[in-house]
Amino acid sequence: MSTSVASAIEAPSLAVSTVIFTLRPCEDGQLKLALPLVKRIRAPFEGQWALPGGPLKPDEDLADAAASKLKQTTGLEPRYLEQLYAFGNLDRSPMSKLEDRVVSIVYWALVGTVEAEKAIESENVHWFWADELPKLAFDHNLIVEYALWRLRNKLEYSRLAHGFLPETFTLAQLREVYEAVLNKPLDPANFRRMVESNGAVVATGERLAGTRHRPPQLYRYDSSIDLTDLGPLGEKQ
Amino acid sequence: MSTSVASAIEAPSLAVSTVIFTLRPCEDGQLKLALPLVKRIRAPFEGQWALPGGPLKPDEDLADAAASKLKQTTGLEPRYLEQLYAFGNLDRSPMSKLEDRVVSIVYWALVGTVEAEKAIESENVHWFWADELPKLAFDHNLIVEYALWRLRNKLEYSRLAHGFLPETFTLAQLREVYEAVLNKPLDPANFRRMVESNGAVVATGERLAGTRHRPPQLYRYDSSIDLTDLGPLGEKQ
DNA sequence: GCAAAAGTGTTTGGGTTACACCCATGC
DNA sequence: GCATGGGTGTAACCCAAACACTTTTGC
Repeated sequence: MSTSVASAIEAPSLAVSTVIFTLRPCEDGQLKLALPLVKRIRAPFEGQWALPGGPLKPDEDLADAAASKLKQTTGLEPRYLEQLYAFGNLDRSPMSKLEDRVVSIVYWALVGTVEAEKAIESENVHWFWADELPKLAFDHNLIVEYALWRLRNKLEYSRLAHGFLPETFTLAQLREVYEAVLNKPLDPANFRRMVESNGAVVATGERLAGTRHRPPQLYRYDSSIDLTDLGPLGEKQ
Repeated sequence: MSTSVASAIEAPSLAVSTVIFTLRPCEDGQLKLALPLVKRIRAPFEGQWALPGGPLKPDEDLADAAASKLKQTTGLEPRYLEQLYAFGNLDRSPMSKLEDRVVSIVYWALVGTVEAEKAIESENVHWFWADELPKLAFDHNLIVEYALWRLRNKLEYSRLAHGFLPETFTLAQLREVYEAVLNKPLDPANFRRMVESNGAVVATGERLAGTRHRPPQLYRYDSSIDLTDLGPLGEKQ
């Protein structure tokens, strides 16, 4: 049943990688999507940047593997984690010798903007703006593009924005998240109604003081319903 | 880099399975979703029904593996094929000895109703109504449920219905497909407008004769755009 | 003519967009 | 008071649902 070692070619090996998103203020103060990459220290693609990932341990669930790799490279816990896709094309690695074929199950994750300030950064771990990536190893540019596409799609019909925000927040902050992810300005009035009508968010009753304008209401996500609709797959499948 | 054989526990092995949908007329003439299952001939779950699948060959792309398994069990070619999800939880198999841990990358497929009439059926391959499945092996009930959810969702904002239909078809046939998949009646007038407005379908100019009412226009799918929107993943990733 | 489905027209209501306007605070 | 964003109101518009009605065939 298990793969015979006697066979000429070994079975494809399995890796788990993660696309990790957060929002960071850029030079002009606006929030922008950022993600951490690690520098490869061996062939193929030695010296190029790649998604954090590694082989799947035999006693580890897929999502756990993604989360622990996330923790390991950034020191952070994911606020949201979802499987993205399994990439297994034969031509993913250019040399493509059958002996080292790898199928990667890729997850994508969100980490809060506040936590992300404390993220690990080093010689081999660096955060990039999502729209200014260098040429990455393997098919990782495509993977990030796909993850971005999913994030943007899903933001519009789910409660994903929660993944970036602290416990309580103003509607302006929530709108900033949407504007940063979707990369377009939104009408504050209509945004408010959109958010209020879908019911995911509730006012705390408190207001944020210290601004030099009318103090805005603080809101909290309604914890009784989960972030997103995965259909029959509840959580963490 | 490749998995060491010396390690106490082998790496998880990789399998590809496929949920194959077609539409078949049931007793009362209405179309209903059906799918083929195969009977397991060894433990675990010996004698129970399961999704067609098998180990991934080292020189095979994931989608090719799914398609060839489809061909092998049904004798048919898929009209549509898309990756569904990678299932790899440790508790998928109840015994769950680490030595035979399997991660399954599951695809889902559509086959045309006409072709499906010629599908292979045997002692060990049987077609079931999608809403009347027995208790399946592993987590396959969940997998089918999820595939159904995706099919229903995607039908509404894509050209998936094409996967069931012959080259030319009437709007009534197209509507039948929608009604069968979504399991609810649709207003013919509004359905027509919906289809016409999205532009995926073009009139051939020919009409279907021999009905005992006004002869309906025959349509064809506009082949210039593909079935569905996978985002940055073009086709067959 | 009659039955049956094809195909068209029309009304209505809900939801989104654009934008004007008032409110409450710091300075 | 004034500037600044918070927050409310509203008219225009678009789109989808409901349903009445006309058209074209076989019998």
